[in-house]
Amino acid sequence: MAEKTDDAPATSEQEIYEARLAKARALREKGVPPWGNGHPVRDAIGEVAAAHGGKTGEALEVEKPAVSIAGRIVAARSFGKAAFIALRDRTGQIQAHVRRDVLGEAAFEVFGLTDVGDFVAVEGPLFRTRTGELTVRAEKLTFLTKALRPLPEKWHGLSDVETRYRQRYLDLVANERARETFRRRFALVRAVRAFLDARGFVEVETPMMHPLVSGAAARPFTTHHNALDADLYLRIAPELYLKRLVVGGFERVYELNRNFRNEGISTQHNPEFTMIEFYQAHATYEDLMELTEELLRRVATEVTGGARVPYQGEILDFGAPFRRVTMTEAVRQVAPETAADDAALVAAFEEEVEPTLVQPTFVTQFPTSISPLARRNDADPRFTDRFELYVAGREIANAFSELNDPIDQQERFARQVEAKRRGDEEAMDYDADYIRALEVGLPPTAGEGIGIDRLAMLLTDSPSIRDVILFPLLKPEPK
RNA sequence: GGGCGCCUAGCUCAAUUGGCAGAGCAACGGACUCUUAAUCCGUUGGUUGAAGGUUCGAUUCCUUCGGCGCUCACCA
Repeated sequence: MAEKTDDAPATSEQEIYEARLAKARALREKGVPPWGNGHPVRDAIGEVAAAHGGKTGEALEVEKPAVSIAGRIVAARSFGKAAFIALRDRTGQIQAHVRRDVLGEAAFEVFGLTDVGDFVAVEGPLFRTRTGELTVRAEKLTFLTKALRPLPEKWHGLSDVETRYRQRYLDLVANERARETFRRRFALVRAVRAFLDARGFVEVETPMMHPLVSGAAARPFTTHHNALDADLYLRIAPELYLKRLVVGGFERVYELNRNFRNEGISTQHNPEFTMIEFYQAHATYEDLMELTEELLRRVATEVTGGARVPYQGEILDFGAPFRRVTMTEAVRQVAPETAADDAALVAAFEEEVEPTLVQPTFVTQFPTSISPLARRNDADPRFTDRFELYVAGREIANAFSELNDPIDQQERFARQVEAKRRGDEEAMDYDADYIRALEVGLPPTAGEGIGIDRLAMLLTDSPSIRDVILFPLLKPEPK
């Protein structure tokens, strides 16, 4: 480039860094801040492309639409006295033609100190190149930010899994697939909220730090509040707080936020994960099956463009009504000789049935013994009015008609406490205030939790939960 | 936590039976005012994850450790 900053070739990481640092100093000597302040940008690249992408070169020649854009230089092709640079912002990518005779000597020297990875602003008219590409003629170029570290390789991108997770910013800069995955995740979250908002649900926030462990079967993280000298647990579920709100008159509530479970990490589990829980008074678990079908059909369509979603070689169909089967019946179909007790039933279900449930399937009527917060079935109190939704062999949602009988709930809690005393680390605590709330009166209510990360995996065709969590938990980076 | 696998230049990857650590991209110098992974000429860049061991000689074989991935267990 125009300015020689160092006679020695720079190629190791340290040397590349120092060469770029030298360019930053050279910029500063020219009066150009290498890490500039906010600079007004009028146009979004995607909107420029949308507004003018259909016009011919001749039309642009007449109109000369002036644009003002800014972005990261993601590619550069230099010809000595001119160059093409590809600029990317949040909305898209476009190339700019930088010419010495257009820009002027001094500004072109500044341009000579730019690298791929730097941020610049460009102003000038649009035109079409000989090959027809929509291009900005850089009549003004403002240097915005120097990147001291190089971007990953331009063709193969960044594929090292550990680097992609630890330095997600590099993954996002380098891999369009990663950008699209997270765009979809955010669209999914938006779509879920919009769906429930439209049905009169209110989004609420309940505590993340709990004095008791409840709402799910899981081992908690513990922490401590100094001023109160109180041990607290990071919540494993918001369930009991949300039902307190229904008692208080918020008949339709949801909370879409993080839960924390102190358990193993896998392609399906991250210690902190996002779940939506929602509660609807005067509904039953059967109402929620219908709501869930509608919700997933809507969300899948909004996020992926259709209700039939490709996932790891299968097509998941969220368009048709989902299959419904009781746990007992599902087990009977694959393992007719399974013993009648709850533990054997659940074990057979998890081992034999779960992996086979590829298309969306509601499994209903879970044993009361493993459903301490769910209402018993009126006809058979051994089971509860509960369902879990399975897709691609995984649990995606869990819902039930809520147990609103304070007497029964006291007994269920007592059984949990007894299990905990016997060594069940995932058993719940006895929540006396929750009993008090039920005694004030919880109207008949149904509630559901949907694993947002797992749903995001399905809608982005991602095999690992880490692919849909921006910063998955990893071991601390070794020195 | 158990089992299996991987770790080589900034990035993506090679390296015969154990025999001088290489390529492309990026970078640096030069040419080049319409490129699209620009092209052409030239130049660099390495504690082969770490520490030991075997060997005349280790990227290669062995041990330990670290990180990551897959998987099993646990869970959503």
